[in-house]
Amino acid sequence: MNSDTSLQSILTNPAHPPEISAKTCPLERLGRLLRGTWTLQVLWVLGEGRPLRFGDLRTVIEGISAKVLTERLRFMEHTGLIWRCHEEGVPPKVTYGLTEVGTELHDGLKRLGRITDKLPPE
Amino acid sequence: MNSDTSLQSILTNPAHPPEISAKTCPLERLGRLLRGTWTLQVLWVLGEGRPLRFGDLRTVIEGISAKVLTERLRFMEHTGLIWRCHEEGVPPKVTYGLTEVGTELHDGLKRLGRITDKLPPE
DNA sequence: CAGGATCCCCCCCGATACTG
DNA sequence: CAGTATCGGGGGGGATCCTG
Repeated sequence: MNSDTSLQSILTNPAHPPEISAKTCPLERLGRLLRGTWTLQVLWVLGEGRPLRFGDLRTVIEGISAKVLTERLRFMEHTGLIWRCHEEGVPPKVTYGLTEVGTELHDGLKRLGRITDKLPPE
Repeated sequence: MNSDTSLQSILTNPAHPPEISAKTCPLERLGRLLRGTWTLQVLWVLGEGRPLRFGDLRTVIEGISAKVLTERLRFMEHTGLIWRCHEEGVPPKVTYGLTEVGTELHDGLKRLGRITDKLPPE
């Protein structure tokens, strides 16, 4: 326990050139991965439940439009968070689910989400 | 290991009404908390380093404008992720740092950020 | 059923200029 | 130094209509 690490010392100590850089920030990619209003909710419902069809996702994620859902699904498939299973036939049947990485991300974020419980209500 | 949990079984089993809901999705608030292009980078530099002054943040987070930085800082202060320390005087001196919750979030996200290493390069 | 196409809007952000 | 004010652009999103 060094008193030099105290808040007052840190704030008043002039010898603190900021050596850290945001250039190698690993959170930047994570941010782009999760960009979009609905991405986290897609990750959530697929992670909590099971693989779902397009229509089910529309139902479960209340308020999302078909266009945006398609966009998000395409993007998340592209980045490797989800897979897409297309069964030919009439009517068509398309199912989406989390990849291994997607599942990891869901689990991690779920744990992280509990942190917000410590914050005052909005 | 039950074969009923296999992918084929899940996908072809019709008895799967989606009972999960996105209504209680705890990731929604997390998403709003981290919304904005620069929020994660602010969290990153403050979490990796030490409390920084406004000008230092502008320098370290390359490319951010004063306006957006101010917006993000105000918002993150409002949500309780960072604190703001204003020292009167000429020139003025304003320092920002992570709160306890902000630090927790940074640490969690940092661990989570490593998951993206498993994804193919963009 | 699972989308594609189109139009519009709003919010986030960038740039510039100015101030206590 | 640490912001504020203002203008303008772009992309994500909503609503509606259409299709394989």
